[in-house]
Amino acid sequence: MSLKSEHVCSAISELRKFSENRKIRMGCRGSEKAKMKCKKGLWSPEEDQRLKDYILNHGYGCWSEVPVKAGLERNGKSCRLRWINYLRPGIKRGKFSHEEEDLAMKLHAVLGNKWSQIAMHLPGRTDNEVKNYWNTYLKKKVKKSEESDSAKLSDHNPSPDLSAENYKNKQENFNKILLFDTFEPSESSSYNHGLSQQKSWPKVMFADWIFGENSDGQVSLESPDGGKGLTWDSCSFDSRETLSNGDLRAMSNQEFAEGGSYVSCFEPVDLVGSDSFDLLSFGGNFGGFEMNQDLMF
DNA sequence: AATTCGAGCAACCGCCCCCTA
DNA sequence: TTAGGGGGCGGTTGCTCGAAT
Repeated sequence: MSLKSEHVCSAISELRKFSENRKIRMGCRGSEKAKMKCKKGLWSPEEDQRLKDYILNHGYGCWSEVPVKAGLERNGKSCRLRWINYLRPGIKRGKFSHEEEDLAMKLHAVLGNKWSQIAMHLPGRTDNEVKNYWNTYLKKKVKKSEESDSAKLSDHNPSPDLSAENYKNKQENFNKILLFDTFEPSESSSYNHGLSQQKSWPKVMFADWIFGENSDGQVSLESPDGGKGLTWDSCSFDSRETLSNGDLRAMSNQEFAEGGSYVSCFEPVDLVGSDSFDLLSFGGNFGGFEMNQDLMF
């Protein structure tokens, strides 16, 4: 029990960079940079369709090349943002559920304004959406609850839910649950080779758009040399299972575009003891993702 | 019905980090 | 070693739309 939240986040970050850098190495460098006028402002449905069609058919590879190849008068960053925040498959839109809201608040208490990291724990939500939701709604909610908390404290009345004290407790508890053991990818693993600087990994990982393959009962990450690196072969997809000893076995996967999978993966066994928490409970798909609040907090 | 105001949110900006040549 | 380029990400802006007056 030695891994702090930063390490979890850094591991997630490394996974993402691993995936991204692989793509960068695959032909982005040295390409001609087209000079074209860049349109700004809202995206039209036609532009959306062009971008979506292009990425689904070719992948995005190097973002600066996407607008050129897709025939869009936009810059690469704009395309990337549009894809990530709006067009990417699996985006969940609409109002945050109570569970999402609660989780976002808990995560914010721990991570602060690390929107991308918070968003990783809210499947289907983007960092921008989380950020907007926080700025327009949750921030006020927390502030309000803090105010009511101080009022209640003056009345010697303990607050039940989102008081400042409760918020702080949640932060402490969340830090506790992130104190996981780590696992080591095998030395021979090409995945490990590709990420040799990462000495230890959390048992719980949230990965978003890890380019890899999956087949029956398997999730894998592609290593830089194209070989399979880390594989979870003992997990079933879309499963939800609490082992007899209270540990969690859970895996959920959803395939989207060709060549890419939206994967949320968890080391299946010996996550944590039942004395601390039951990490997650999954629904059939991502929409069912939720923290088990009863056991966690 | 017209105007004002505020909430919500899409998108841009700019900084930072990482990688490659 | 370093400069340049690409991508990630948090902060901010500004547009849209609905509610209130």
